[in-house]
Amino acid sequence: MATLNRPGAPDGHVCGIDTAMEVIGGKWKVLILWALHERPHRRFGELRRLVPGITEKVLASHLREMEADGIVDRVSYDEVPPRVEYALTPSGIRLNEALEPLAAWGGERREGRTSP
Amino acid sequence: MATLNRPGAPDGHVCGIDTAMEVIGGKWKVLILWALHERPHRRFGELRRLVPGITEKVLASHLREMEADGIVDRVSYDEVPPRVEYALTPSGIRLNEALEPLAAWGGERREGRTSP
DNA sequence: CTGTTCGCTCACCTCAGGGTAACCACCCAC
DNA sequence: GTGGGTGGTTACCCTGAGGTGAGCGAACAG
Repeated sequence: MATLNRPGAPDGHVCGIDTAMEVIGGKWKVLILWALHERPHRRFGELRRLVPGITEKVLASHLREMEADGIVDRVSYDEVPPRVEYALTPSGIRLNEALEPLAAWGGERREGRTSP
Repeated sequence: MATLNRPGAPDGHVCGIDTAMEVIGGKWKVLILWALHERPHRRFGELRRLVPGITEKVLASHLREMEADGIVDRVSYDEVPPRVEYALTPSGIRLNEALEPLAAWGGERREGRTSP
């Protein structure tokens, strides 16, 4: 594994990690993922409130990209006022689990370098 | 853990994961990390050859940022022609390990969605 | 005397990802 | 009738990460 020096890879990717980085590359995507991990079936406005600072346009576009990437499910109930719920797919759940060691690393580092 | 809805966090971060994302956010950083993981003590030109497509300017600035973040060590030997070697710090090594599940996820997904 | 290696630095430019703001259709409460 | 809440879309703007190309300073090969 970890065969970095592989320019001949058909998709231009060099190892699994940049495939993953492409999926979570959006500025707010990991936070959306996290919010959906804490509780599935979040609504749009709920996510907007949970991810402080994100705009509606960006939240909508990120959700669409994540849906296209197969990591979130979008369910639209034909009611009024409109109701839409977002949830993680199995792939999204696994992605989130794969993100946990990274979160732990980041958490450690925020507590200061006093405990390596 | 995973207390996403915490706008009062002093550094503006919301959970460990965006701290980590900030560190590996550069376009090529995970690839550099991977190259240094395969073998420590890589030289500048070696890294440039290992990470296909990166320019010298960007490689230099990424390395400096990673050095400032405490995940790579830079050792400059005062010779001529100049020789500089880069290696992972302990923190960088742990970061790389934390990245492995993510790489596995990306690897899986590239092989097609035939095995969920 | 020219070219190459090495590890950068500097000035400049491009472009896409994200920010801003307005608007839509629909219904309810006031 | 007007204000609020639902989940968006559209148009435009703007910043900063990244790309381009040149040069540098010493030594050594040819």
